[in-house]
Amino acid sequence: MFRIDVMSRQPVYEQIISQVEQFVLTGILVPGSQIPSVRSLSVELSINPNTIQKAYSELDRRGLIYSVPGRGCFITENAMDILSSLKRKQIGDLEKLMYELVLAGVTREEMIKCMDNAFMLKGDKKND
Amino acid sequence: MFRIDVMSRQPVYEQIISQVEQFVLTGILVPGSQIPSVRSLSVELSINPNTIQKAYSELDRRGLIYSVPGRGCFITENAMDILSSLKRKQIGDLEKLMYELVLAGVTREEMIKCMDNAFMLKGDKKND
DNA sequence: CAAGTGTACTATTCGAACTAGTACACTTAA
DNA sequence: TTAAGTGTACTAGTTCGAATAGTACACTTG
Repeated sequence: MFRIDVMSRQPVYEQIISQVEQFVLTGILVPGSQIPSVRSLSVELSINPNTIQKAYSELDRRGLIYSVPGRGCFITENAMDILSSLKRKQIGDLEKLMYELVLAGVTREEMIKCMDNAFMLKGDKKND
Repeated sequence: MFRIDVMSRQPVYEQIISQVEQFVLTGILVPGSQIPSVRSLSVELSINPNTIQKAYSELDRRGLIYSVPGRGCFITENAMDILSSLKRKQIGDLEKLMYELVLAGVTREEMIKCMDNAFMLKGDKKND
């Protein structure tokens, strides 16, 4: 389920957070879904349990999961809504990246193509 | 000329590299332009000379600047070309970011608006 | 010659990320 | 009840990259 790159500049615990978020956004994890236990995931990924816990604590703090001592961790009801509003704030990043690519000579057509691909990946109609 | 954020996760030397690259892409620095000396920039930014040198060494390695001992550092002839081809490889990043924003509910129209802004910033015509 | 330039090198500090180990309270199922 | 599995909390230590500190050398310009 999870894929971790220990060589990445992005800390492992942030990679875990990102992937849980991605699973929620793509519908793989829905409200009530149980995510792997701290210990089992630490074994599966060969990573220290504390690192997993750090990720889970942060996900809890953000309201994306809730923990039940003795049972496990589960996706909250409004995880999707929280993520959607957070992600929207990255529109500024999009514009910045686009600007840099424009300077490098990337054309409008190429960007449109990217956009079409992005919408295709979601399996969306042309009219969103 | 340079603006450094010591609190940023991005290392200072990488920030300097990025900004030189940006100056080249925007035409502020052209082939033959002299960039600040290691020592003067270290004073201006209140940063250790070694950090500046690390950035300059990397820029040299990438073929964006050339160093003349005793004289200074200058932008190479093909700096722009090198950067353009490098930047083009970030189109994959663009698509990834777009995909994430699509999942978050950002519409095609919003992305088009971003794109228009990016082209506007460069002062470009609609037909690139 | 003096001042300014790039370059090279070693040693050190610093902080984030991560590891290691232990302990406690809770829930579930045999 | 008991054992196994769960989350949680805590301290200590390690590791590594980034950055600092300081020195030294060779070069160019005026």
